Order: sequence, then structure tokens, then C-alpha cells
Amino acid sequence: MPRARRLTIREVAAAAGVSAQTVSRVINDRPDVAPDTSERVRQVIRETGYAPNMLARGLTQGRSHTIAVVAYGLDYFGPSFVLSAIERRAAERGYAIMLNLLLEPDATKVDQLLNGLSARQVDGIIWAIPEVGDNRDLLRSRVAELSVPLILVGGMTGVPFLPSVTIDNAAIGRLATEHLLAGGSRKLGVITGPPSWWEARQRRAGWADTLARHGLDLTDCEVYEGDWTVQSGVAAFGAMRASCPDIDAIFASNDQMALGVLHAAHSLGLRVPEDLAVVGVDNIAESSHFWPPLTTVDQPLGQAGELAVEALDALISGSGPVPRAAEIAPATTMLEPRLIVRDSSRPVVEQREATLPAAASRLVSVEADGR
Amino acid sequence: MPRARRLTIREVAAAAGVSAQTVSRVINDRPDVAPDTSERVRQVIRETGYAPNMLARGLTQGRSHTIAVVAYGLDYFGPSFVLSAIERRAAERGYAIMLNLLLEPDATKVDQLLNGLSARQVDGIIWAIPEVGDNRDLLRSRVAELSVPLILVGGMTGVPFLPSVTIDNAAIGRLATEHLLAGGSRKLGVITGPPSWWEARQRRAGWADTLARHGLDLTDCEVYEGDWTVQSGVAAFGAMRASCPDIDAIFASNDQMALGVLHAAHSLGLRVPEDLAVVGVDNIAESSHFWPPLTTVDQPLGQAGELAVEALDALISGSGPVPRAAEIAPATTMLEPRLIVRDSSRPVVEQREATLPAAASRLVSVEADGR
DNA sequence: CTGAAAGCGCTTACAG
DNA sequence: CTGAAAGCGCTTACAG
Repeated sequence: MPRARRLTIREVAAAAGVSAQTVSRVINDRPDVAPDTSERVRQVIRETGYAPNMLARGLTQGRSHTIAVVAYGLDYFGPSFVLSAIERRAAERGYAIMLNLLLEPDATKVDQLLNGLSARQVDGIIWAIPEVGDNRDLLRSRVAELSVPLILVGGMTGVPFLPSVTIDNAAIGRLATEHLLAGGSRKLGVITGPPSWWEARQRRAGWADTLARHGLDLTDCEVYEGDWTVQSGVAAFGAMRASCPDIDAIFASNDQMALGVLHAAHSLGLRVPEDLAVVGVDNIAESSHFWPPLTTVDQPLGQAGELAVEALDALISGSGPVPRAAEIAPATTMLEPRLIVRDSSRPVVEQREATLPAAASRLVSVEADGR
Repeated sequence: MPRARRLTIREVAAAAGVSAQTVSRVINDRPDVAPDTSERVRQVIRETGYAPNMLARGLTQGRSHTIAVVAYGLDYFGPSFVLSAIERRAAERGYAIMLNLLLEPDATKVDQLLNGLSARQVDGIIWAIPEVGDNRDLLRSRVAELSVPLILVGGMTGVPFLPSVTIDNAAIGRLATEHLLAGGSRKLGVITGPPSWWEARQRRAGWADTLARHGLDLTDCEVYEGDWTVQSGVAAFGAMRASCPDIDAIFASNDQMALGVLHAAHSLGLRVPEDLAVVGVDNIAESSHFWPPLTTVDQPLGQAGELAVEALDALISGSGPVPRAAEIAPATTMLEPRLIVRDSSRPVVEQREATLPAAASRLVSVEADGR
């Protein structure tokens, strides 16, 4: 059986009648090779299917052409959407992705993970774990020891200590709330995500700020916490209605919880948006097919992932030594969300006509959604 | 600035007053080291935080302790669920995961991908791309050249040519259909996935076989194709109702399309399950909170991913040389699906009481779902 | 139980 | 424009 041991650069060199480092020059596209020599080498490579051993190359170059992505599981819409974008852009730029799922970050796991990534000589790290509780401190205490650059995606509590790409989550709350007010709602409830999440706190703050700016008073019954799930949206809306029966609009902090509100409203016989206007966040694929189609706030998550890869690549590939994490300027890139108006809310008439050309398009139309 | 160049085994050896390969023996847990020598070395390692360079180790050992996973994007529920399970089990066994997303497999991309994985010296490959059209042929033609083991997850058309872990998709169709018949339905429609997908064809075949076994005739109006999306479920059900108004049950080939059917039924004023029973597939997290909660067929996808990793690890870590893909016995491991009864179908009375203790639990209960 | 030598497959200076 | 030498950081035989 032809046990095709992998070809080495030396064997290719012998076959082409040149030295090993001439082959090295060819496969690295160095300019200083005679055209006919280069062609002879390329010919051999084509015939044999030779591909250089990236482990050996990494050892000599001191870089692995690999980026580690630390993600928070694949169950949440945002994180997995970001991961897709990261993988795509990284592949375009010649990096492999080393995937690490960290479902319950604690000091020991973070330590083990970072040590493992360091041992594997990754060129850089994208930390795509949302900021929940004080989990960001786990990372902060390790920054000084990291020998490679690291970029955060999402979150930015307190003084930033690492470069990050994030979405303006307060603007998400403002966009949704301004829209509900413009549609005539005056008693707006909010269903937040878990307050331990930075995103959840920011979205809520955007809601509260907007109400205050419009001179509207807040009462306790208008704020309920969910846990991002459909059922928590159902439960929160039930509790809210019990204490504040005159609620006429809901800002749910994600589309799943908004779906829960739609279900609960339906089971109570409420009409949406006539009796209750609803706005979600995320613009998940299903949201345009909820009943009624959901008005939501879209986040440029794909762009966030791509920018993270580009920033990391710039640090890695730039002239000069690759900076350690602690040496990078901790700049924050903040991206803006975008409101998508559908049928679950009462927009001002002009706005509605501009967005929805025909009433019959309710179940069919899909927005172009450059997420 | 302490530019902490990474420690090498030689420096650790010097600090401990031993030779490099004694350190090597310690970090590889070889038995033939004197206890006090070993302790001295471990002490230095603890103090310095030394971690061996996996690139160098990979170069000498001829393996990278890395498994490549080729997945079909993260948008579909099944593939991303499988990926999570693979990552978890691989991490437990000391493998890093190299993630590759292949959204539109074609000959050129598959070639480039496999060459890249080979160059990066991955120890094995898990091919988690569903079998769509003839995309499996792209792989088949490359098997002979692969120098590492490869395991398929999902699909198994024709003669298997590689080991695979898959779910019995025909059984999915049978389980759903038997259940609908047991509930008294007699005019069952099916909304299939795209017929280019192996899973879709198998689920449909299970449905058709079961009807035939019960002596029920099939008519054209009972089969419509969807594309796994909510809106295609809406459209398919609309078309079906137009030509077969007496349809009293729908087997939708995934939960998204089942959701579309629920919406469409609702908008037509149909009661579920009284006028129309509905069964989906996948048991996505939201399905227990649809209106009404969806009866569905759960697939052991997590188990499939774990088994794939274990099988690959056995091939890699086994005694003797690691086999090339073409040298592995192409056995298929077939896992069985499981029916989960909720409120969107009319089960036989005994069965219903066993599963749902109280009618009030509709929106609250969540099944334990060892997927 | 421990160490000196050679080598994994590349690339990086250094010569010419 | 091209090649002989040294080395990246480990591990694998081989001695003792």
C-alpha cells in the first residue's frame, strides 16, 4: 500500500535540481529567483502536490498563522453570528481558526485556556465572550502575561484595558423606545436581559434615558427581567400586565423574548400592534415571520467580527514585532445599530409606507439585511 | 519592558540542573525519572509557568493534537449543535479544534481545504457537512489521497466509503407519522426539506412507508417541498390547503417549517391540534414555547458529535500507525431519534397523560432533553 | 535513572 | 540569482 509519506522541501528541491532554500523562496513568493528556476520548481510542486509543513514553518517563523477564537457556546444568536463572520474573514486572510467554547468562564478555566493557546503558539486571540457579571476581570488579571495580541468583541464596562469592537447597546434601547413613542405609545414596558449582562444593562439604560428625555415617569411595574428565552418573555409580560394593565408597548431586549410577548398577548386576546406595540432586538432570521412580523433592532455583528479579525491581522502582520496584549492601545470601535420596522409596532405613517410597500407582503417580504 | 520571550525546555533544564530530555520525560509523564529529580523539574515549571511549544512537539511527533472540523455554517440548528458537542469532547481529550466553515462546497474549495488541513498536519478530520446533492462525491474522489483519518457525521447514501455517525432519518419520518395516525389523523400532509438533502429524502420516505403500511393512499397534494425556513412552511401549507382542503395533519421536516404551519393555520382560523395536528423535527429550544407547544422528534445530535470524536481519537491514539482515510473500515453508526409529545398533536389519551401532567404546564414545562 | 547526539521540516542570515 | 550552515524547540533512539 502506497503509504505516501508527506513530501519534504528537500525532496522537491532534489526533483527540481535546486537547493531547499530556493524552493523555500519560490513557495514564499520571494522576488529573487530566476524565472525559469521558479517555473521548474512550480512544475514539480504541481506534479507532486507538495504543500509545506505549517508546523515546521511556524517553528522557524515564530508564528502559526492561526487565530484563536474564544466563544460563549453556539446557542446564542449574537455570538454564533459573530463567529461565522470571524471564520470567513480569517480564512480570506490565510489564518486558521482555533475554536474554543467557554460556557462557564471561571479563573481556572480561563487560565488553562490561555496557557493552552500560548503553548499552541496562536498568533492572536479574539475574545468573543460577552461581558457577564465580573467575568471580564478574569481576563484583565491575565493581560500582563499574554505574549500575543488579544481583541475583545462586545462589552466595554469601566476603563477599557484591551482593544475592543462593540455595538452601541444604549443606542439600541434609544432607537426602539423613540420608535414606540413616535407610534403613539405612552406606557412603555421593557423586558431586559439578565442584569449581569452588560448588553442588557445598556439596552435598558437607553430605554430609560429616552423616556426621561420625553418627560415620562417610570414606575416599577414597567421593568421586568428576562433571561433571553421565549418563556421568560411570556412570564415577564404576564407579570407586567398583572401590575400595569395599561401597558401599551413593550421593548423586549431580544427577539426571542419578543416572541414570548407576542404569544402571551395573543393568548390574552390582545391585538398587536393595535393594543400592544412590540419591538425586539437582533433581527434573527425568524423574526420577519413571527405573527405579526416583528419590528426589531439589527446589530452589525458580522461587521464587528470582521473588524476584529482585520485589527488583529494588522497587529500580527504589521512591520516590527507583534505586540503583547498589554502593549496595544485599548481603543474601542463602536458600531451603530439600525431599526427595522415591521408590523408589530405602530410607526408614523410616512415611515411605514416607506418600509412596507404592500400590506400583502407581511408573510413574504424579507428585508435586505446587511448584518 | 519585560519582553518575556517564551521559555524553552533547555532553560527549564538549566534551572533544574538536568538535561533537556529529562525535562521532556517529566512533562510527558514518563515513568523512568527519579522522584526527586521529577519534583525539582516540576517546581521550576510551576515557578516559571513553562509550557512546551506544541508546534515543536508536533514536528517531532508527527502529530499536532488538533482535529479539523469541517462544518456547514452555523445557521442550521443541527450542524451547530453537533459542532458544540464535538468541541466539548475534543477539549476533554486534549485536542484543539480547527474550525472550517464551508458554505458552498465545490471541487476547488474542497481541494483547497483538504490541502490546507494536510499542510497544517491535523491529526484527523470530522466532516460535518450534510449530504446535499452530490457534494459527497467531492470528498469521495479525494479519499485515496488523504493521509489522515476522516469521519463523516450525517448522511449515508449508496455504498459507504468512509466511517460515519448518523441518525436514522427514516425512523424520524416513521415516528412522526405513526404518532399522527395514532391520534386519529387520516389525511396526512408532509412538508419535506429540499429533496437534494439526504435527511429530507429519508424523512419523507419514512412518512410514505408508514402510510403505505397502514394501507393509506397517497395523492400528490399531500407532498410539498420546503427549504427548512419558516416562510417555506407557511407557503407549503397554503398550497397544500388550496389543493387538499381536508388535510388534518402535517409532518413538517423541521421545527422552523412546523412553526410556519402553526402561523398559517392560525391565520386561517384553524385550531391546532383539533383541526390540524402538527409534528416537527429537531426539538429546538423554542419549540416547546410555540403556540401551541410543538410535538417534535428529537435527534441525538450531541451524541453523534461525541461519538465521532471518540472514534477519531481511537484511530489516532491507538497503537500502531495512524491509518489513512482510505484504510479505515467504513462502518456506519446509526443513532435512533425520539418522539417528544406536546400540544400540537392529538396523541392517544394514555400517552398524553404520561407526558404532560397538567394542562396548565403548556407554556412552562420544559422537557429534559438529553440531546 | 540520566545525558549527548541526531533529526523533525522548514526559514534565516551569511556567502558568493 | 543560488547554496551551505545553523537553528527554531522539541522528541526519539542510543549509550551508559
